[in-house]
Amino acid sequence: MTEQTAPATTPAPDATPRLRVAPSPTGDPHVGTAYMSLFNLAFVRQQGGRFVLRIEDTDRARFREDSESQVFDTLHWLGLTWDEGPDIGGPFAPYRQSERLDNYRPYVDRLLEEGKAYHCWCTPQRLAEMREMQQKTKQPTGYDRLCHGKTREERAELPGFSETPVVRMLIPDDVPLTFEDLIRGTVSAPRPDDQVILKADGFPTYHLAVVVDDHEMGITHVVRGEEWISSTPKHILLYQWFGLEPPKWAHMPLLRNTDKSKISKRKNPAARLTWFQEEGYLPEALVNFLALLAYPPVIEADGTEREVFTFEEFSDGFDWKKVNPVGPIFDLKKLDWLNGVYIRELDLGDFTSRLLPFLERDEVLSGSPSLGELGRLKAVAELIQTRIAHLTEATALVRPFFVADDALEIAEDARAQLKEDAPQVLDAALETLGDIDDTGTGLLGSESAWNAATIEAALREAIVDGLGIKPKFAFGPLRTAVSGQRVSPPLFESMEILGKTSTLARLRALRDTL
RNA sequence: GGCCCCGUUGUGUAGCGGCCUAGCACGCCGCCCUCUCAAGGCGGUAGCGCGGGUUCGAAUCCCGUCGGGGCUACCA
Repeated sequence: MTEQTAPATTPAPDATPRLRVAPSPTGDPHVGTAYMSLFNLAFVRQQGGRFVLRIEDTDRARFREDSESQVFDTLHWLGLTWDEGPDIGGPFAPYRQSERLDNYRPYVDRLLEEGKAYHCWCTPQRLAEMREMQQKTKQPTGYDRLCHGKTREERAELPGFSETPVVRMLIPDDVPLTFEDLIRGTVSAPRPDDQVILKADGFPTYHLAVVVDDHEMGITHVVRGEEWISSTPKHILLYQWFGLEPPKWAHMPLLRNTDKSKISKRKNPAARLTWFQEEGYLPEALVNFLALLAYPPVIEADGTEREVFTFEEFSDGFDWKKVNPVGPIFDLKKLDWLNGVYIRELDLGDFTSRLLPFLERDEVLSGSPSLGELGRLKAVAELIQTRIAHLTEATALVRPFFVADDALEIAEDARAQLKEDAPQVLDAALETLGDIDDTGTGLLGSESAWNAATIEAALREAIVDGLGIKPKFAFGPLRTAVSGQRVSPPLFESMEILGKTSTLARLRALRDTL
């Protein structure tokens, strides 16, 4: 980097849009980061622009070591990928602010020289007291400019002096307070305070860093949360001071907790991006859901609305004007439904393999299941695909198929459901199923008589017709015996998958406890 | 406190002066299907915060009011 600030460049009107998302690595990646990335990316892909990931790690106090890689992982998981970033580099590297420290100094020095910024030696304590006093006397809060115009020596005479100064902007009286927003039109913002732009530790604050980096990285559109509206005049002023053309602004509404406050990890587990992975959500469902927040569904040619759509469809019709400035409440109900929709749309093989990590986590299967286990799993998966809304729900449904017959636990509520005719029912089932030949004539016994249709026919004849018990009650004890649960995948198919030996063993086992 | 943003059913949205006795989706409720649970089919519930204007006519425009939110840091 050269010692002079970059020249004032006005991007050509048709310049390729360059957008960025700039999370700070201060903990678990935030759902808001994904939300912003999605809208950034929708516009970028539509316009044929570039999407940049920049890590804003200027807050050393809240910095978390593993946070950055989690940002990479979660955004990759969602398919919200960037064209330039700290992990893949790019023409404007580095993409971590902590590695760009030298870039900011010349800008600060220039403002200092031109009298647009000044040193401030006030201690945090003095600042806090000043603020408290202003609050008490109901004055607008803001720095009182005690240090402005003073030399270090002059200031040192006064109380609340700190050895290491910060640098503050000297906000002029005529600072522009309105700007054009892609989503909101003309927006006015509060008059800024004499904002600190360089901290005592030598790091720039967000306000300086974001302007310098956005400029140096050629960012054309700044898309960020609504909470930044009040800071925008400072940023515009900085652009002006540096003789630069400001980018276009788009302030997105804030995602909310149920109580309407800004979504927070404290009040809402869903504020953590990793939570969605843990809970068994599909990334495509989350992306679709996010695209529906503060944004209308896709409109078909015939005018009807469609809420299930791909990123490409979202991107194709994307328009900032369609963003609703009202902050939507982050309500998981629709996401749960969408997740089910996407689960059902998966082809069986894909669905099965997405189940694997959860089944391993819950110790239903080992990390390296055998071919036989995978085959059985696929058969079970087909039965449960319409029955779960979260991948995590598979565990309870699948487990009975992978435990030894003598290790199957009968759930309390399932046992409690058994009526006094249960022994009779079990005996009849044992007898009639025992007569079915399970010798396979086809590949892997695929043409055996032991199949769902035959099993069902036999059981209906023996129990429903034979004993005169209604189907609903006839099959309850069998379900309990085979799965140990009140709720299970379809019974006859389950028996087929389990095989004759296991099925009879389980029926026998329950019968023996009655 | 000050400044700023926002206000359509429980939630997400459509609506941009007459097509609105306000549409759609999720949720919720009921019915059908049914070996449990789902899925699926059918039907139902519920809303323009309030008050003034403007206008022949307002969910749509204006003002006020109330309500919610954000910012007000050497955090982003």
